[in-house]
Amino acid sequence: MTTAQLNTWQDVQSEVLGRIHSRYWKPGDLIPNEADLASEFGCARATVNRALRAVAEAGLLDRKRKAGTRVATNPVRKATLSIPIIRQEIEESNRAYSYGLISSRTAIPPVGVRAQMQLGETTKALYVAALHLADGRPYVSEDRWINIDAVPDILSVDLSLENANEWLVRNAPFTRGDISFSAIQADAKIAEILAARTDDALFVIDRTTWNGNTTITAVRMIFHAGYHMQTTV
Amino acid sequence: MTTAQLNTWQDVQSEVLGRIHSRYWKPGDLIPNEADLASEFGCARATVNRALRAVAEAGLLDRKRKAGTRVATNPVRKATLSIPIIRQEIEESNRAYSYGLISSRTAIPPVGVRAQMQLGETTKALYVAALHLADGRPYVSEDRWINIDAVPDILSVDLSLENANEWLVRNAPFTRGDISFSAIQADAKIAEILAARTDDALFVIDRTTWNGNTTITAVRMIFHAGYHMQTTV
DNA sequence: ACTCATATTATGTGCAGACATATTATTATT
DNA sequence: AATAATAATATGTCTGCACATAATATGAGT
Repeated sequence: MTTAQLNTWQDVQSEVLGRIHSRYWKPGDLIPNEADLASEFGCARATVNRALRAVAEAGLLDRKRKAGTRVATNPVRKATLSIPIIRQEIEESNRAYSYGLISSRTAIPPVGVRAQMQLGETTKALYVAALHLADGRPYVSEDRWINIDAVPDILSVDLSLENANEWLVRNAPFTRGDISFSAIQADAKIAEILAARTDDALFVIDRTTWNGNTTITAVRMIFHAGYHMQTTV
Repeated sequence: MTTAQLNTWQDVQSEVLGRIHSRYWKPGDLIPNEADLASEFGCARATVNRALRAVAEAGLLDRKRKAGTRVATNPVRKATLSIPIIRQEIEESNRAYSYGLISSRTAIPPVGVRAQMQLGETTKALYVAALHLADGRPYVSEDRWINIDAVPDILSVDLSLENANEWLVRNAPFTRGDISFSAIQADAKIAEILAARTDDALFVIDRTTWNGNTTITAVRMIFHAGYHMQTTV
């Protein structure tokens, strides 16, 4: 098989995707090596490598030194999900953002949160419960624990005025995070906060962030009934 | 500021991340250009470019030709989410996978599905309802519509033996997809299928895939109560 | 036949130089 | 002062060459 000259890595990527989608290269097949493809496409090997890397990052190719490159047999397609800043998400849909602090105190976190945040049994953290609103209507409830040792300055922030997440984004950069998506049934308390009915199904994001080995914050965000989070592959 | 010589793009990436996290470069700041950083780090400009591209892909830098590279002011952190093959997900947790066809017929899809799949008003599609089980227990219910025009061969597949998703992965590669995550409240029917209680909150993934402009399939996957989907940033 | 050592190989990357491209800054003109 | 044209600039990429590295294949020895 020979092809017209491909001049850019995007051209190579398109050709490679075409061969995968047409099943010219079947799942599990070893594809020609970079040098041979470069020869066939009339471009540099580095250009082929650049293109194949992108296709592999999308999950469609498995690459190994010496072994070569195979079409993935069970492609685990990867979607890129943006972790939004709530204000941004609301404003991008042309709604007015507002915020309300429900409560804030220092306390010893419950066992599960402590384990997740890897804090000691007697270590106090800052608990912040807040509500984000879109056009004055409840959008997402936020239950957050912040590790005071990691971010002592948070204690001098007026959290009735400023939302904790935005302050943290500006002042406590994280290097890694765990995220979990799930569904819960609204109890009476959350139903009241979100203006939902008891037992409504609510979409939940649980997130914990670290700076190196130091936990910054663990947050549970419970979205209003009917919320969808969308992305593309 | 001058730094020890950095020999690899990963070293450059680490140094750059360090400067961002330490706020040496603040959100909104224009960072030194590639050539200057290359000079400072004692490496090639291409090496700096490679590293900065990775950091930008993670959402922490905004890059523009001529304008230069800025630290993102509201970093929209990007998580990579693997769209799993259910069998794989179950087996990777050391459970036995099994599958049951609930029903299958050709029919005109409901209005919402038709719109999502961009099918004509009289176009019939293949409807497949199925259940995936882990260790004999309901794991995820799948309601699927398949565009017969895109994949006519599906009509000759025995879907009581073979799960539609796996057949499609092998035989109908997709080039793009839309995915949506949400929560629903179990009605009596789904509660029975998933051995849940009526009104339980259930995590849902809705997905539509296309090959070019041709819709392949639209599927609603409703997970067992308590399901979490996890990833990392 | 099995095990170990060595050679080979395909991907991963660094480098220098050049060119491409989108964008901003500067200069010329009115 | 405003506008248009031109120049400069920083990112984006291609190339050829070389080296690095993980992994597989081959050959030698028992």
